[in-house]
Amino acid sequence: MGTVTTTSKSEAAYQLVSERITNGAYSPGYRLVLGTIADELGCSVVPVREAIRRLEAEGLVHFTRNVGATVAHVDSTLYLHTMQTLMIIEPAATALAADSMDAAWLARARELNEKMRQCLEDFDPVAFTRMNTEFHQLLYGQCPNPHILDLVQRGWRRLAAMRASSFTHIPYRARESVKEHDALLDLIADHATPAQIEAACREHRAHTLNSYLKAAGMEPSAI
Amino acid sequence: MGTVTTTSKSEAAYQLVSERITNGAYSPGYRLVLGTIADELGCSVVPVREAIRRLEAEGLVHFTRNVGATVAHVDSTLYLHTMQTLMIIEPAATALAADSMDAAWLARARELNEKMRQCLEDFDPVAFTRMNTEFHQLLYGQCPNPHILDLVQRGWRRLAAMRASSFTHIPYRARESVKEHDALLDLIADHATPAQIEAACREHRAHTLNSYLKAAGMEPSAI
DNA sequence: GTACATCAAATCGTATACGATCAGTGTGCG
DNA sequence: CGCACACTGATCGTATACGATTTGATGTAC
Repeated sequence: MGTVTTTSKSEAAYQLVSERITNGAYSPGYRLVLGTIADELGCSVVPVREAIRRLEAEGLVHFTRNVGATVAHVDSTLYLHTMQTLMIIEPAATALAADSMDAAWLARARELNEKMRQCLEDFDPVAFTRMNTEFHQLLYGQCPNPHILDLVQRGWRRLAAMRASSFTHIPYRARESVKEHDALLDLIADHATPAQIEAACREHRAHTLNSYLKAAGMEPSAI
Repeated sequence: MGTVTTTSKSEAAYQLVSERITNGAYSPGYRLVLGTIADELGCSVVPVREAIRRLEAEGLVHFTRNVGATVAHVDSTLYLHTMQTLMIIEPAATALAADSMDAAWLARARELNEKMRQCLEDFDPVAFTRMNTEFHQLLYGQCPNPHILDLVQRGWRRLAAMRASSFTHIPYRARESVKEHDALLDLIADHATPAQIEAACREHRAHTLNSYLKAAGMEPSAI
């Protein structure tokens, strides 16, 4: 009501389902029945259908003609593929955003990383994950190329959906992560070239990926 | 009736409009009216609407609520952004596909590139462009990561739509392109590492981009 | 007991209909 | 003469309705 922007029912349906998938209310495999969701939203099936198809395009739901939609299953392969995609795009996006990383930006990034460190002390993994996402958004968020930005955001959304299904809660390398963030910020503070930033960022992501592979008992090259 | 595969009307609408955009029948700015397209297809507006929204998600169509859809305008910025995105993803996809580049593959690639060279002799730019697309598909097509593959294909689709609107028909550096293709194939034949392939591929794309920038009278860094 | 054919319930796909919204146009007032 | 406002036509957004398709269950023959 407070919103001036006229939100269509289709948009509302999209946001509702999207939210429920990313926060885990709908687990992978959950059957998304158009009529049910429509009833819940107090609208007809048409807008819901559109929302589901959009989510399908994003890879969050699996859709079969004349059968229906289910929340996309997450398996190891899918996770690795998403990570691999992000490993390519996110560093590039971050490098492109380098221009807008001024002193004020750096201060915010430092502050956020300190908060993450605090979360470690407090054993608060949920807040840590949230802030980690926020930190990375800060990194690539000013990327001037909207297409690239969009791709990165989609990747993170998918990761969020996977995490919500408690798939990737492996013994997290949170401590190393924070250190690597600091090192990256040091690099930026020293006016590193975009190429250097990109390399460091990719390293960071590769470490995360490798630690997952190791935890899952796979070879580092098993992707 | 003849078709065994049940193609939905929505899919038919998607393919029709998509085709017309990519081959230039619908120029940028062209107004896509649901009812009109629906009549033409002999179906109702609902499937058409879904098709349009899908095209919007791909960036081929611009959509305004309660107003309608138009074929997306292509300007220099959009072109550069798309090129920049492809410059990041396509080389990565190609590197990932390196494993499946065996002798038979190499032979096909060589043959295709020779055909392109022949197109140059014959002054047939349309065929050249088609084969260039095909050549690049051969390069990244066996990328085992479906997400990355999808991103690359979307990029090329958008480029095709732009070309159809006769936007990027700048004096083409076709001759250099063919040479670079050969050099790349030599590299692959010599069992280069994926990293080397990626670098070479990125170089190739950077050259294309720079030649466009130069032709448009922009600085190479103006992206 | 198993395999297959048949049937019914559930769900999707699309047509049609109507209300909502927006761009363009004409009219009245300043 | 120019601007603001109401009106109109076009188009979209969504509800409802019905046919099409699939799935799972039931019953029957072997």
